[in-house]
Amino acid sequence: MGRRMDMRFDLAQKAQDDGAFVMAATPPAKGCGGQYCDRCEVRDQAICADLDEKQRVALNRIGRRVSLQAGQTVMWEGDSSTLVANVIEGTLKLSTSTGDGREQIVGVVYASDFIGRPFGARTPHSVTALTDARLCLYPRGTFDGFAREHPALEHRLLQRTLDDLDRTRAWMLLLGRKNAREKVATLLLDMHRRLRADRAGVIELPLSRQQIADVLGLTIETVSRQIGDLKRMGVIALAGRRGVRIVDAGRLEGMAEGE
Amino acid sequence: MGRRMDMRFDLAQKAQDDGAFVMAATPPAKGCGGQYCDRCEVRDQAICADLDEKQRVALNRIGRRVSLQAGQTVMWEGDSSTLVANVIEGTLKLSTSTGDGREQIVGVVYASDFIGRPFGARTPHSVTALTDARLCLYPRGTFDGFAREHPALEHRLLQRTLDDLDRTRAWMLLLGRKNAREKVATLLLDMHRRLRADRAGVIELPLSRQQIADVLGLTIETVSRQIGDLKRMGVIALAGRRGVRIVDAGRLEGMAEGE
DNA sequence: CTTATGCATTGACCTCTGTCAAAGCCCGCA
DNA sequence: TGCGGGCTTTGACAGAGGTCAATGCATAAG
Repeated sequence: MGRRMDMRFDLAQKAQDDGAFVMAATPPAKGCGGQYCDRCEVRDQAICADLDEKQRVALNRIGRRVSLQAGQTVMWEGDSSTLVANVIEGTLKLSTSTGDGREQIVGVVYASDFIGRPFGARTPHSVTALTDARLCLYPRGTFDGFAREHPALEHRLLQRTLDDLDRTRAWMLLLGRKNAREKVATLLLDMHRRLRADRAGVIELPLSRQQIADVLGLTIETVSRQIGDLKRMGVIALAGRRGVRIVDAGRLEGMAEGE
Repeated sequence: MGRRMDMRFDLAQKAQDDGAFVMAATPPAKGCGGQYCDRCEVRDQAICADLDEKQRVALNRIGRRVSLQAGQTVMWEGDSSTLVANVIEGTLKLSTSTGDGREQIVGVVYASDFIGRPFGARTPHSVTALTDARLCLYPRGTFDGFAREHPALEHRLLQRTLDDLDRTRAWMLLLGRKNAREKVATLLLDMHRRLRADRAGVIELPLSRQQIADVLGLTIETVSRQIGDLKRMGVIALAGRRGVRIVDAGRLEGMAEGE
C-alpha cells in the first residue's frame, strides 16, 4: 500500500494547488441577464429546464460560468458545502478516500448533471474534472433559497437525485458481488452507453487505468490484465491508451452478467 | 455457487408467497380522517412532518396501514413501481441480485424512513422486512400527485433522498476498498449508532450472518470468522446469535479505519 | 426437559486478486 | 525525428477471502 499511498498524496496535493489557483483566477461573478442560458447547450436537460424566462434570468443572476482543466478539483470531501453547479460540458469524478489514501470513485458526472450538496453542511465527496470542463456555478446558500422558492426546480432536482440513487445502488451490486471480469465488462458497456463513439465506433474513455480501478474497486494491474484478456479474445479493440471499440457487444454483455 | 443459488431461490419463492398472501389479506383502504397521524410514532421524523393538519388528513386519506412479518417482501426488483410507504416501525432491507442469484443488500431502512420509487416506472430493488414491521402505504401515482402539489413534502423527500445518496456513496468506499475486518467493524459500529442497546449494552442485530454478508459483499463464512476473531480479541462480546456488545469501541473504530 | 432444525462456526484447500518489480510503449516536447 | 517521462502492461509470487464440507449450537416445537 505504501507505493499507492505516496502517489495519492502527490496527486491530491497537485490537484489542490491547481484547483485553488483556478478558482482564484476566475473572474468575479457578474449579473449576466440570462443571455448565457439562451445559448446553453444543456438547458433542456439540466435542472433549470422547467423554469420560465423570468425565473431563468433570476437564477442566472446568482450563478457564474467557470472553466476547469482536466485534473482540477472543485470541491473537497469534508469541506463545508459552499458551492453547487450544473455541468455544461466535460466529465468529472466524485470520489472519497480512506484515511490511509485508498480511493473510491463514487460517481462519474457528465454534461447536464448537477454537482454539489444542496441543503447540507458538508460536501460528502471530492469533485474533480477528468476532462476540461465548464460549469455553471452557484453559491450554495443562495441556490438553496432559490430552490425553496421554485418547486419546479426542486422537483427536477429530486428526480435527478432519485435517478442518481438508483444508479449508485446498482453500482453497489457490482462492487460487492461481481468479479473483475464482470466489473470491467460492465464499465465498458456503461461508458459506451453514455459516450458517443466516433465513426470508427471508437469511444474515448475519460478515465485512466488507475481511475477505472478506482471506479471498480480493483487495482490498476487487474484492470490492465482484464482489458488485455478482452482484447486477446477479440471482444474489444484498443486504439491508443484511451480508445476502445466494442467488437462483440453480445459477448461483452454476457460477460458483464457473469455468463 | 450452486449451493448458494439454490438457497436464494427457495428464499425468494417463500418470501413471494408470504408477501402475496399478506398484501391480499390486508383490509381495503378506507379514509381514516387523520386519526392515525395524531398518535403516529414517527410523525415528527417522517416526510409528512412539515404538513399542517389539513394536509395530513388529505395524505392520510390516500394511504393505509399495513403490517408485515419478518421475511415478507413488499416490492420486487424490476416490478412496475406501484407503491411507496413510510416505515412506522421495524427494519427492512433493500436488495438487488445478479442473474445467477448473488445478492447485494443496497440499504437497510428503519422507522421513519421512506421506501419505494416515487416519480419512476420501475422499482429498482426489492424491499423485504427483516423484523416485523408496520408501514403507512400509498399508491404511487396518487402519492406522486399529492407530492407535486405539496412542495413541503417534496422538500422533505429531497432532503431524505440526498442523505440516502450520501450514505450510499459512503458505503461504496466500504464495498470497493475495505477489507473484511474493516467491513465488519464498520457495520457493527454503524448498527450500534442506529439501534438502541439494552441496559447491558447489548444490541440485537436485525441481520442474520448471511444478511450481514450480503450487506458487506462477503461470504457468510468470512463474516463468521471475522466476528469470531473480534470476540477472541475481546473487542466485542456475543449474546446468542443476534446479540452483540461492543467492549472496546475505540479499538473497533480503529479497525474500521484500517489501523 | 428433550429433540429436531436451521443457522453459525470451524477446518482444509484453492483461486482470484493484490503486491512488488521490471519492461514496454504512447505521447508530448525538443 | 528522436528523446524522456509517465502511464500501461506483463511476470512472479503471496495472501485474503471464497469454496466445500463437516460439526456445533441456539431456538423453538413437542
